[in-house]
Amino acid sequence: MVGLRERKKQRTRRALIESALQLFDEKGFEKTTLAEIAAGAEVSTRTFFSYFASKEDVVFYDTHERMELAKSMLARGEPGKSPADLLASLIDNILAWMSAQEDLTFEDAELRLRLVLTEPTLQARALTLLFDTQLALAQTLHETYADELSLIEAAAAVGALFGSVKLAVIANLENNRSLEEIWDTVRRAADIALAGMRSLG
Amino acid sequence: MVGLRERKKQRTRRALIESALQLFDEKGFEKTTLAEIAAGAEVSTRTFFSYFASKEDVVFYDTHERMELAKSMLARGEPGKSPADLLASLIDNILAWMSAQEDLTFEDAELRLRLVLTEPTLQARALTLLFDTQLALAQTLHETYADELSLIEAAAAVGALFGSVKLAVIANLENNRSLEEIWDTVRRAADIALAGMRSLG
DNA sequence: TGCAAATTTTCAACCAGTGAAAACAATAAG
DNA sequence: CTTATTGTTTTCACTGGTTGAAAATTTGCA
Repeated sequence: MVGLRERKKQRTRRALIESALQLFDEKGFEKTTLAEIAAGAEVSTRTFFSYFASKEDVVFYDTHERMELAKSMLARGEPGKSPADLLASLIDNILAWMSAQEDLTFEDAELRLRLVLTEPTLQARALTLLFDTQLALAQTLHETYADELSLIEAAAAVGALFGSVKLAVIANLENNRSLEEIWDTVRRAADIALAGMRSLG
Repeated sequence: MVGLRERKKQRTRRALIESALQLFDEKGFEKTTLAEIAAGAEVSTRTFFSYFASKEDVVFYDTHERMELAKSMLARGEPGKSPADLLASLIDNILAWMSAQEDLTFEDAELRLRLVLTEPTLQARALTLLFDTQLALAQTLHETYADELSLIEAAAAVGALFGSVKLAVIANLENNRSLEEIWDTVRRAADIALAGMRSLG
């Protein structure tokens, strides 16, 4: 499993990601061609598509991983915690990850945010990724609390939480805020959404 | 304003929409080419792009109109109504429109739903349209209740409401439900989201 | 009728994405 | 070390969405 083949593939993947992000940063997403990305990684254009399904997908190279983490957290659950509390701690965890910038360099995160806010195609991709993630999380939450939460209720909860946070953050992003201010916004938006669940049971 | 020119343009627009929807219905979105759509409307391929910015946009030909309606409802407000109540009646209004099928024929609505659930590109477009709509509605709501609701709170409220409804409906769509069942889901999801606002003030 | 403005067509080009066959590199077996 | 096998990359040819610009056509108006 750790043969030369695997290592080479990982290296090529990294090279493609780095080439792409650098070019996107320098010249913008639209103005960068796949040919240039591939050239930067020293592979043929065709090869790009055996690593990523589309030009947009390079930008979200680590999203699947992160989604799995979130899912496993909801799947594990925590004895004695209500669904609302579990979701609240999910938000806390996500904030902690982002502050800790574990694997992703901070520049990557900033670049990604800028690109997503700027380029319509990337915004669209981000929204569908987020949407799919929410569906998966709702399903997981429902399974974790099978007796208490119907699938619809779980979906409503997850949708309300993410919808609230997403829109509040974006609406508050015009002026360039500090990270702390953004975290505050996240928490306030999450509270508004979670209050609904708590007040209903 | 109602010269021959305008009328002709409206006719061409209609022709393009009908040609496109019919072809999408028959052969699917991906398998239909712009050349075919244009041929069906008896215009050149290039002309298509002076009516719609992309192949996807034909499917959402009336979305802007509907969004403006929703916005004006929030802008008008209703004396004595809390933001949560106003949003609740917005949902009721939307349900009423959809049941009444005012301008859009029912087949169009069904086709659109099928396409959006089926074709990834259309799903992406739908999500960004919905996202932009929400931002505009949040802004409007904030302006209507300038003293009570900060922009962030308005965004959180709108995001929670739409996020909840959207995800609950989709999560509940696997099996083919009746309209009444879907309306129920909408109302339940809306209640969960709005309870948060009400319990906070 | 004839000029000016708006609209459509034609034409050429760019780029993302796909399929298939050929070339190449890595692994395992003898 | 050579060879057969299998996985990966390259090359090539093609489709289709999208854009820009100039030419041709249509409409509005004097």
